[in-house]
Amino acid sequence: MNRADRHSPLETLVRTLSCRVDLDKDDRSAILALPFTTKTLERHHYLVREHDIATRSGVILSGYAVRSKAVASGERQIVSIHMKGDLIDLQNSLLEKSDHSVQMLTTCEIALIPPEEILKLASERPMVGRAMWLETLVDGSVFREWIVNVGRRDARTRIAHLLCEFSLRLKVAGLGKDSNYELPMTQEQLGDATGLTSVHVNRTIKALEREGLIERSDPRAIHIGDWRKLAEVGDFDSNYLHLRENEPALAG
Amino acid sequence: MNRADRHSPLETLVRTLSCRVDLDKDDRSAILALPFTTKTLERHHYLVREHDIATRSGVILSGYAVRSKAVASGERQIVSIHMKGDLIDLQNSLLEKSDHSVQMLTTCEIALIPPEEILKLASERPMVGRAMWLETLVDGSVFREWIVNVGRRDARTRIAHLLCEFSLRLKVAGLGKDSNYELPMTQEQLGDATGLTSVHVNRTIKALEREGLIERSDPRAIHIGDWRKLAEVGDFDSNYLHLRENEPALAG
DNA sequence: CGTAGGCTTGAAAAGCGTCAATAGGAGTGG
DNA sequence: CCACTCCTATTGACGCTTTTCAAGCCTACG
Repeated sequence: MNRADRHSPLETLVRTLSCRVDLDKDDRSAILALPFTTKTLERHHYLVREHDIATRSGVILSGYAVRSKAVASGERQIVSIHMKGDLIDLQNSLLEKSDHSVQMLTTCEIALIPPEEILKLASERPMVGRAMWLETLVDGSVFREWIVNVGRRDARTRIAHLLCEFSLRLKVAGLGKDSNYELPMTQEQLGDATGLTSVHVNRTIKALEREGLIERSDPRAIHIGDWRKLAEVGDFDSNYLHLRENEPALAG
Repeated sequence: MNRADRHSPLETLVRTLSCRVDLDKDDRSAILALPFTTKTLERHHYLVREHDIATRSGVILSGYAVRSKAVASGERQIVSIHMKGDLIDLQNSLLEKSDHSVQMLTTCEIALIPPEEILKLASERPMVGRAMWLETLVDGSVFREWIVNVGRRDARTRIAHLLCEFSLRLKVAGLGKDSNYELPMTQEQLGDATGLTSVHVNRTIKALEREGLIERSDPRAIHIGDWRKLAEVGDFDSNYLHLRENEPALAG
């Protein structure tokens, strides 16, 4: 257990929670005063598995992770992608039995916080509680968009949409430079996220590349040539991310 | 504006919120003391539309409703189905701009509550706030399962899964009798919920019927012959609904 | 170098969509 | 009570998107 200090890792959490509500100085101090432990998890490792009893909530300090669920046939579906600043596993730890797994895409540093401390904080400081509730609501909004993405869009649109979402969220998290980024997922994982096979993901990405919508110096390095055009192909409207005006604009 | 009384419509909300946390007498009174208006909305009517500024949250007192989003091609995707006791539009009204529409499947009675009163209650009575937060978390869990359903399951499994979910939720809401129920959706709406076309929904349902997994006296009247078998076909595990033990068991 | 994981590509099959036509039931107005 | 209309369910034929299976290739890493 560390104590909050000037450069606490929990500053990341403060940043995330301040995003949608105005937190006063005491609120911020209370967040920074949360007990936590920092843990590094390697690629492929799980923070929690489906059906387990989750005992820890966490904030991602660096790296990328996904939440996923398995189906009877053995395939899996990724239901969300997470990066720096995201609260993960609140869902599982507050609801007792995990309904999904949380797995690292890359090596991740995570600040683990006991769930009961989070509940306590939410009770004692209503604005912090509200911030976390809103964060959960936005989480839900992103899930809804994903249902739409896999339910009613063709492969080309799905992939373009995912690339747009990832790009914009990187920017909001302060990780993006221009429209270039390193996609931390294999094409099989992209398939798991879009409800496609890796083979079809490959063909679709190459098609997007041939159309000039994206460029790739290597398979994972995505460069978005014309953001607006890709957003149009991907039927992408950032509304569902519920970003505030003070956050980076969409155009870029 | 009515005042809370012995048989307030808001008892429905108390029932829902008591489901996952223990609320004391004062918590219950505070919920019943919320200002509200009761409104009847006809079939097909909207409580709120995508992109609108939502100003009212509601609890369904009777009837059925769906949340949906439209895609560029004009098709739509239903992202959840709601019934008595469900809180709808908290998402939209707390997040300012609506990211989805809420539409009635049947005539609905809804108790409308000003969102700011809900926020106030959540701040003043932390356990009520926690109950609503948990409700939002469960909402998210159901969305995750729907992503999996449309993303990684074939038509037969998807439909069987939806029929199981609906049946179980009816039972939990106190609306189900045995394994018979009236499905308040057209086959086109079922298609919108499962990411299929109405034509394929029709064929799939008829196939399920031929297999003896369900019986139908008329197109909407579903009778589940063998719950366990349908759940197996539908890859259905009720875990994601996060029901408490004191709620009706799955087998039936 | 040698192995493993990820990427790429081709050919064929399958599942689901599209188009189109028919039928039944509920409500409406004459 | 009948004619009419609209909405929903049903079914067939055909086509297309995506999957499946399979093979080869590249690159990182031990």
